[in-house]
Amino acid sequence: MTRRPGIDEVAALAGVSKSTVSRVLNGAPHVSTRTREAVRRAVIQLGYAPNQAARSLAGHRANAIALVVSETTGRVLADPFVAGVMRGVHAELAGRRTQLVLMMSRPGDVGSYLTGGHVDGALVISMHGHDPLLSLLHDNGLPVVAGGRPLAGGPVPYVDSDNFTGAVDATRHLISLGCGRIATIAGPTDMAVGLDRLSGWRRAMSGRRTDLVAHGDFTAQGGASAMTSLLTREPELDAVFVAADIMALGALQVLNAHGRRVPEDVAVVGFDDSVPAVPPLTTVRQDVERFGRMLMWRLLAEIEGEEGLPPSVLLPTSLVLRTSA
Amino acid sequence: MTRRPGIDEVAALAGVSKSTVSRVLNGAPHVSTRTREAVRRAVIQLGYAPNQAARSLAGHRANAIALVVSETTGRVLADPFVAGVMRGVHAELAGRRTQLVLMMSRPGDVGSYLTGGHVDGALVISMHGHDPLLSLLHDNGLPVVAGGRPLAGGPVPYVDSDNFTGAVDATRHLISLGCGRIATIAGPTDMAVGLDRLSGWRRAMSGRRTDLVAHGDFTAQGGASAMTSLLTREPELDAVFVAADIMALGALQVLNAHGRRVPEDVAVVGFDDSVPAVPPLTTVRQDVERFGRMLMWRLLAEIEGEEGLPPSVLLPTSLVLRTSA
DNA sequence: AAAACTTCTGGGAGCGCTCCCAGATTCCGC
DNA sequence: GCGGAATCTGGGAGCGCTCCCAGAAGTTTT
Repeated sequence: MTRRPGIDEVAALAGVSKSTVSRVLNGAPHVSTRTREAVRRAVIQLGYAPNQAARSLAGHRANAIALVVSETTGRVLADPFVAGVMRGVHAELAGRRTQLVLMMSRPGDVGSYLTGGHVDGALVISMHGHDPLLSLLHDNGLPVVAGGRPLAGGPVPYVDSDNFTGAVDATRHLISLGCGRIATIAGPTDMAVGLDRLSGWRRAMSGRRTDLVAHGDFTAQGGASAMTSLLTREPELDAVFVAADIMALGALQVLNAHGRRVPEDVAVVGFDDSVPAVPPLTTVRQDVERFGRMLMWRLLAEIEGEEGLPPSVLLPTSLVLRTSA
Repeated sequence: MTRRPGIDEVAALAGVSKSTVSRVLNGAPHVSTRTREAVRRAVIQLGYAPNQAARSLAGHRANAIALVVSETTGRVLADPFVAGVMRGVHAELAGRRTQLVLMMSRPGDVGSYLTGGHVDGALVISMHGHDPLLSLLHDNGLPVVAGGRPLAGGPVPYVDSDNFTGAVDATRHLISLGCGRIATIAGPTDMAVGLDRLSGWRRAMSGRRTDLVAHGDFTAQGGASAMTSLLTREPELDAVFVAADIMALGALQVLNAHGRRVPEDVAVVGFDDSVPAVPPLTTVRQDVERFGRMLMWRLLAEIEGEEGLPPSVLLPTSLVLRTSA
């Protein structure tokens, strides 16, 4: 294996200076077509690939973007949501010479790395509670976009699904089905996504009984416990809006164990459209890949310093009717 | 926001040369304790963080490792297996100054990037068929470890779960239950994991009827189709070993639709221990996080040029008894 | 007590690019 | 034609580190 060629070799072969090669490589203006072509040929002939480290060093740019997933959320990576977002993020990056660096934040240790100039921007997803990471990064001048509305508010732009409206739609569907005792299994109260979906349910339920609320932690296990508690409090309930498909799975299991038929005895609507279930789950779909693309697009715009961008973006959701409700 | 401090500032503050600071930073020998401490203090006081680009450039090291997921597998990222592996990989990297760069390979475009010297090594997971990427990287002298046995064989070391033995255990369990007509929903034939689990089933079934095989593509959808086909071919089947939990979900759905009770009429065993199901699935568990840690450990050893390493590692699996069989 | 090491430290030459500056060439309009 | 602008190109100074080399200080050997 011979040494990889450098920019000077390309320059020599093309019969130009390395400045010119650099211009061609970076698509700078003021290069004649003849020269440009000569350089292109030389690049291909030598199989030249620019050295990222040198580019970063000389160009004061890292050519890398961090995708931060908070590790306290542990299994969150297994979440189809996160996976889909990753795909979208990656797709939006295609064609750029930018690397995606994956980080799992143990609170504290990530901040200094990120503000240390190793990345040009950061995408922070699945935040819990009032994680100070966002403001830390923002205050250090690093372009940041949050995936999901930050509970703490603040100046950081974010992209989120319209959880509120999705929940309203789901609940209204349950109402239109003629259900009278509609419960909800809500998400944790320290995440905006949990809160927003609960608010949507409350909104749609206005004028009705809204005490049938149980909280789960976005796991099947949590959904099961919540369902059990709900069933104890109100054995006659005939519908439940579950704030996440994965929790719906647990709920379905409990409903089944208690001899309730779905949807005959109890109608169930989930959220996410992320898991296959028996019976097929009526749910609120969010386009996670689009979510990811939008996130990345927004961050790139932020990095390039575009003006007049909307502070945040809400992506629409849609109700998918299947057999559980 | 003031400029980040450089190594010279640290050196000045500590009253030593930047060579010495570099030594301390890299844990090189021949530095007196006094000096070392002085440098440490200066680093903390200035909040100094070394510039990765400069280190890479000067040190002929990228300080980055690529995690390559083949994109043709599309939704593979959503796979709890991949997610778990990522967590493990990340955990093993903790404490090192090495970045994890996530790449999704569209066949072809990743190779040149990786061999271009941007990373010190690569982890390639969820390969399909005879993807030439592995040998391409290996031939270029890049340290590589595969997650999952490469179907094509070859000299690349790999880490895998003992899929064969896991399948044998699962099938034997079905036999010990007294089941007489045992089918299997196998994975795709272009992935070693699919093949190995099928071989395990065949091995355990030796002396019995082994024609009840249907293939799925590791999706719930695929599992459902396979189950339907199986039921058509042998309505009397009383057990099925499904090569992936996610396919078992689809199978369960079909079984349910056809009025078969699980486990009374048909016993079901899955593989992965990755999804919650109704009824709770008896399955073969693999410790995915350990898988990831092992992968990374192996790659780091490879990069450091350790000798006498086993070419590959097989991780044990265990049967988890729940109610589906 | 001198020689021969060993341990510690500083100096400085790059690593392979980008980007600023200045010079050369071409293109206009009057 | 000629001045001035626009277009094109090369030279070279860094970017912030690592690592080699050589010298200073301290230790052991003969």
